Amino acid sequence: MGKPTARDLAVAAGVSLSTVDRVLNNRGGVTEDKERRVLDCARRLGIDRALNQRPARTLRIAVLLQAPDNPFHAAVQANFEAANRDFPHYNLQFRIHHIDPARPAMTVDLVNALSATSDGLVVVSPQNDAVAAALRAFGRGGKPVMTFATDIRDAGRYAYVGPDNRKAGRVAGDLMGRLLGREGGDVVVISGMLSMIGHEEREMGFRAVLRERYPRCRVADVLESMERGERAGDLVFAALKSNPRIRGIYNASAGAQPVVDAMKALGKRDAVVFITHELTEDRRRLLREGMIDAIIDQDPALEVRTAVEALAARFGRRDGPPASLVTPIHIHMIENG
Amino acid sequence: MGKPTARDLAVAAGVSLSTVDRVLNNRGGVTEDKERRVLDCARRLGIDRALNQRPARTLRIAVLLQAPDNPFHAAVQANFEAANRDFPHYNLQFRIHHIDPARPAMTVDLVNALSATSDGLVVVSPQNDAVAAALRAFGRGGKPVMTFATDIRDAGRYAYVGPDNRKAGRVAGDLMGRLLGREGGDVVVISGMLSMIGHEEREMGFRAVLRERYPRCRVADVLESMERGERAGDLVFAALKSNPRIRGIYNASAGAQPVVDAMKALGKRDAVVFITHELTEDRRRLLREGMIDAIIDQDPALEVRTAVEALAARFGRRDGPPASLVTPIHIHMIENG
DNA sequence: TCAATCTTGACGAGATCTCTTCAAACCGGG
DNA sequence: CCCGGTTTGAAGAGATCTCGTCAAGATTGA
Repeated sequence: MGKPTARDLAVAAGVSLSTVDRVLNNRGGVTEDKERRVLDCARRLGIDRALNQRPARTLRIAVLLQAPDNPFHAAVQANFEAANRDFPHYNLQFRIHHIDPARPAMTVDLVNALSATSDGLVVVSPQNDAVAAALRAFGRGGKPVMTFATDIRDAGRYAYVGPDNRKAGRVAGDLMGRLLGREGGDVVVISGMLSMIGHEEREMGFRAVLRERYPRCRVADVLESMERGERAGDLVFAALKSNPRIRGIYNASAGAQPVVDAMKALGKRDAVVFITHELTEDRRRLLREGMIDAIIDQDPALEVRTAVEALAARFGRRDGPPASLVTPIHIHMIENG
Repeated sequence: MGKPTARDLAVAAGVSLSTVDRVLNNRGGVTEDKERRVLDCARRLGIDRALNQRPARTLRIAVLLQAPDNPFHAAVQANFEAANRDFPHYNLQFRIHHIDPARPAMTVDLVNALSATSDGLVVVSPQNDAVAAALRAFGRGGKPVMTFATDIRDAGRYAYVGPDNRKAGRVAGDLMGRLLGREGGDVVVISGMLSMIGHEEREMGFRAVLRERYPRCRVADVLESMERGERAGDLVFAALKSNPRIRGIYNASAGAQPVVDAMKALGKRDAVVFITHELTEDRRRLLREGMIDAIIDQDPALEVRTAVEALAARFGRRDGPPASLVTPIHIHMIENG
């Protein structure tokens, strides 16, 4: 038997030759379900033209995250913007919207406004009941809501894409325990905003490991930097000054340089173990210079790619879902920075 | 202007319509350079059929490595075998040949025999002058020789794909220094075969870091397991028994379970830091059980993929070379095993 | 050198695709 | 129910592709 022809495809999909032609040549005027049926059959029949076929309809995905003063959010934003170019075959259009995590009411308004113009949502936001309710409402029509990097409870989300933050915290905790060694010591935890589920989970994981395996280490304080690097530095400065027994700092959030500066100002850089997250360029430099002892990294590029693939799968523009929606955690130290 | 037609392509590539047709329909009877020219022009003209085009000629790549009793080599072998299925668009055929690292003469004979039937070579082998000469001869006709996981000097290789082994050793050394803490202590290094350049480099990197930054740590012994796990266990047993000051073991080679058994037999599991390579299933289990303190991993799947892409690029079956031929190094500890 | 084989181009018949036109069916809103 | 717009299918003309056949070089090996 020869290779499958357009006529075979028409029969298989139960449509006319004309419709097949319209779909295969992206000529429009075909309802979505019929188009999908034709493309599905084409893939099954092994008609390669269908593989690179760019779906006619552009799906608009709104991405909600805070302004990119935080380098992690900057990387996420850049990668989502790049995704508009990098995945032409999915024909998804990502539009960035900045939200202020401290103003949930504005986020709610934005979500409500977007439900008219967006086919899906990617959200990085702290836990908040009103926001969760707005997301549930958005998803009511069958549109996917994806939480990203930090989960949101009761949002009726389609999926969470990002690291297992509890595990990330446990990795940090274990490293802290091991690097502090036999003597142990007091540890200060700086969290971004504990209302970010991801940050809360990191902190819980961190504490859990110390409790389970490193009884000589004690979490002396858990402080919130409100995602402001300067504030993180100030908190560390104050903590180190008031409590000389502090031997470890775990900063799960913004502000690497300010923390290093605080340690240096008190002449304690070498006496304290400093562990943080996100391998950005400036942190990589600090790591190589020995100013940071370990960085727990989630790969934003991979996370965005995973999110894109998962959304494409959700919209039937990809065969199956990605292997895993939980993205890996990497340890970086001075020699593999 | 309309979309480019086969006639345009014929003009652009400077061949007849017939030849274009033969290439586009994989009908054979076209020389390689003409085929490449047609496909290149097709890509440039944006003729999508050419993208998924499987090249007509199957290129035979011989993969030379030792028998898969070592789990790393087993993983490499499995991944190369899988590559025969996973990269149909490159149409490369990988054939595995087992060599005995202790019998270079046999390797030489094999390389000479393969030069008649293979279009390229991937080699995992210890350094040896006769082998290097044979590889140089193989490459004389323009066929690529790729060293993999461990480099070979003076082999006239086209590329080395694998981790930066010196860096891998430095990562291990830094971890050892940090985990041993202030007190430091004696460390035993078990290498597979020091004639494997990669193993030599690991050992050098490991020692260099201890020398530079951890003066309290001393490399008491460098032993060769000859890639036999049992022997690694015996060496560790003997070393621990004869030198009670040993507080660290760095095994850059086969034998995780035997080493753990040796430590346990002497009641020293908790008194000694054990660092090794390769996150295989059984090592992952040992890591989770706390029997191994850290594993430095190179991802064999990624390495093989990189090798395949690099070869495809070399044969003009891919746009550019992969971003990096140096594959990353990952640290795994109990919480991110 | 000669014969066999391979490569390339030309040609043409039929298959297949592309695109336009037209009409019937469908659908939502007055 | 009617109206305007959209979706679907049918048909046909021409463009384009597919594939077999043939012949003229080119290459190779004896």
